[in-house]
Amino acid sequence: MQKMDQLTQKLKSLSKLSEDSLNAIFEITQLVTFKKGDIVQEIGKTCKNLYFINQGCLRIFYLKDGTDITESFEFENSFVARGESLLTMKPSNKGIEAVENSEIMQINTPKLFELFEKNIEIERAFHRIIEQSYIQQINRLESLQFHTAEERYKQLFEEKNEAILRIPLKFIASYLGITQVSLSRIRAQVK
Amino acid sequence: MQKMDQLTQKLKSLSKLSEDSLNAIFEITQLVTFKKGDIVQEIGKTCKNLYFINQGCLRIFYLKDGTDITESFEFENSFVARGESLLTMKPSNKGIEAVENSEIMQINTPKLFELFEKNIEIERAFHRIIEQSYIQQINRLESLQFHTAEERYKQLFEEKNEAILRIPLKFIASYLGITQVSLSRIRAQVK
DNA sequence: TTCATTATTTAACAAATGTAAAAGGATACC
DNA sequence: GGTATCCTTTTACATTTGTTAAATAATGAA
Repeated sequence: MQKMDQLTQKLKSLSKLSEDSLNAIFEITQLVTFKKGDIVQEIGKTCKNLYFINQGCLRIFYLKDGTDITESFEFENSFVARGESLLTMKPSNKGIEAVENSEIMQINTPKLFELFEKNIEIERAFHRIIEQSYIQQINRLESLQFHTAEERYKQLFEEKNEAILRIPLKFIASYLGITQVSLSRIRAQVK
Repeated sequence: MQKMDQLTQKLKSLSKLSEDSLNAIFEITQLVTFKKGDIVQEIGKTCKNLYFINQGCLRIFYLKDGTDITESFEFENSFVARGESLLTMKPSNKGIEAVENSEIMQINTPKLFELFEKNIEIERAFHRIIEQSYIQQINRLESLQFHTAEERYKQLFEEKNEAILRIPLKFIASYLGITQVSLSRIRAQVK
């Protein structure tokens, strides 16, 4: 199926996978679409899906004292999951929202974990995804721990320029760990 | 060997491991000791060891504009590595220092990765370690992204109380993402 | 012990960020 | 097209955090 192409490419780039392995993965994968603003996964539910974005944009968010905080966002050809819930099987205090109309490959993770038992190729491919998320997380932490808000904004501008164009600034602000007002000031200065 | 006991317990708690697997791991593991202040791994080198702390305390640090920043620290029965370097095989801009006199199990990771190829039990056990570090990292990020410095200090006080007793406050300050002066003020308030 | 060094706190002032409210802009829906 | 809603910027003021320097406390070595 054509809709599988992007995911196939991505998986093959991570690890060697036979046709059988790929088919096994596709059997537990479903194409789903969301409209801008739709909730993909609600806060409080345990994460039982791994998402791959064919087209569009997803963000992970949570509420802190009633305020909406964007933890992360991803675009085309990226995986999205609330890793801490997926791996611990515990409910997540975070949710997932479609920031744009999106076309998503939804992989059933309980079934995926079953595949791991009998197919090491698949297990290795998905461990690569975890490893890459882990590395991403380490770099994000370094950025938050010791760069100023302005430095973080500039870094985002360089590394993920499309983010600033495609995502409402209110989401960007909380992603950077600052208020929207503060982000506005930084943007005014940078100009 | 007695010195292996702690590591054995830890590994068994993560995943099922046969005696053969444990022996294979111990063959590539070395007991090393460091004195307080010793550099375990220098900044700029590629990380080729995974450390397990039998006794003592290690911290990962880096330099930002000449200032020493503590990225993380760990105590007994924990693993320590510069994950981003270990997994990408690229040099790390971080170093590892012994905060106390420490007794460390040093696992050779190139050899460990070779073991993965022939022994899935070992591969799974160490994947658990990565997964746990990943989860830890997600929680740390949440803490840095949307808690105030005071909240972060209190959280550390509750969750890792020994840290504040065993580690110089200057290390704690940069770990929390603030200056030492700021930490002093928070401590004075909390009292 | 004594002295030098290092760690921690305090003070005063500067800079950055937060809060609340208002004013424009942009967007979506009827 | 017009209206309501949401997004973004701006302003004024409060609070937090950073910077620099000095004072005090704790530590380690001779």
